[in-house]
Amino acid sequence: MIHPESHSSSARASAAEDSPALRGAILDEARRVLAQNGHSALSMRRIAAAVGCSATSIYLYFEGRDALIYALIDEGMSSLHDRLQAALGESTEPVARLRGLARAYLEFGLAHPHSYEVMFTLRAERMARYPQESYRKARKNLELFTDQVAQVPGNGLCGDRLQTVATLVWAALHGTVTLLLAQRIDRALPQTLLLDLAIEQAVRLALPLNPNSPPHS
Amino acid sequence: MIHPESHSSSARASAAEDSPALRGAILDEARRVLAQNGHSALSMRRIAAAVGCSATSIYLYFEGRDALIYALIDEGMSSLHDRLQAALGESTEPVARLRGLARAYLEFGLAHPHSYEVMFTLRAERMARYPQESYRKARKNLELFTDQVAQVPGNGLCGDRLQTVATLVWAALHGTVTLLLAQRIDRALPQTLLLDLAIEQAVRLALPLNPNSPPHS
DNA sequence: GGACTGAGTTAACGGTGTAAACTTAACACC
DNA sequence: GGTGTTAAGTTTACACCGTTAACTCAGTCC
Repeated sequence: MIHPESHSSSARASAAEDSPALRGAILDEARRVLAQNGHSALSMRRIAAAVGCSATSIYLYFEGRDALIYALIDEGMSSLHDRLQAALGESTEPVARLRGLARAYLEFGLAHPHSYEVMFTLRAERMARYPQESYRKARKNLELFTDQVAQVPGNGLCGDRLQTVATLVWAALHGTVTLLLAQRIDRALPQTLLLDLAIEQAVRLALPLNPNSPPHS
Repeated sequence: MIHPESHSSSARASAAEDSPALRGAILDEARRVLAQNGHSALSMRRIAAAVGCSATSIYLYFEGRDALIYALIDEGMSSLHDRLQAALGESTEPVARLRGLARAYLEFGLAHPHSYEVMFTLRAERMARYPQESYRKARKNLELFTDQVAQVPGNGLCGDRLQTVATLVWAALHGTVTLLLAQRIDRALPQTLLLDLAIEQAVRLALPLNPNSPPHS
């Protein structure tokens, strides 16, 4: 159905670097199904039927269903990274930049629910074989937060404590996204108040502590 | 294999209120498999084999696999509620109680990863038929947070804003739990620092705002 | 004795991921 | 031209899955 290199440019020697068109078509369809119906609707046979090949042909380009999903996760991570970096460009003041980062993160999650789910909520067992190289790509997104938290003046964060606070800023946003996506949050609450406050509270985690520190009972 | 009412107490008239032993055995096995291998390992045939009945017999007591999972979610919600309420009993000072609540929540999530996953991260589509009555039970856990946030002196929270802040306290904890469970957090970070700081930061969200409010650029 | 009921069964349908063996076309080399 | 090799797909098959429909069979009631 789909010929690699279509019809022209036939006699090229190395066919290793430019992966065949079928691989691209599979990835396209997989991306489409994931975005539209979620990862549970991602079936080899369904993709194959849409693309016009047999189900097992997919195994020529991906080790299995999981590997296909990993490829989509990678795409999502890159896409998120682009989005976050774009948000950073919109301001220069540290706290405002962190705020922008937080808003962009929330908006990404809400805009791509199925993709976000696959990127961040797949259980560890399935991630066991997630390629190491991809892990590094995923971690780059956290680094954007770490960098911004580090630049907030007066919080005096560095080392493990900086890493931890940055992780918690991320976790707060992640929690908000996932609870919203899973529809576990009362719909009566005004959405804009929730989002605005979520951002403000996430930023607050990176600010210097209040002088009246909490009593250690 | 398993006879309802076993052998004695045979001639009782109403057999409606005490559900047969098989139902209990199914639930026991389902709970065991969920806790041990996660909800993806929960298969009708597997449960049936372990319990000693045919797979279709499960349909006599549960509408389907989802209904079985809903029953487990219900159990989990009750169990969490007990745990949280026990934590509340350990202190009287508002901030300390909120801290205890947060710690208990984190510990519950980390102690019952598979159960927690099913309780809070199942996508909305599958929850469409989640019984309304169960929703209310689930919401009671959030109310424990709302009540404690309301009692923190000086934060001046009420109405929608109180609800939202309580939700965000919950979301921050939820995000920390899910990222830990999904193993998305750098293992090099000291776990106790992470948990202690997560609790402190969650509590902080309910405290009065800093006098030097963030600049609105 | 006969109808009815509840609890359980077997058989079957359509779906899943994936492994193994097979086909087919293109190309290189003698 | 004939031969071997390789890549790209295919068909077939296996072992699962949730669920439905139809059936069995023991016990109870009249």
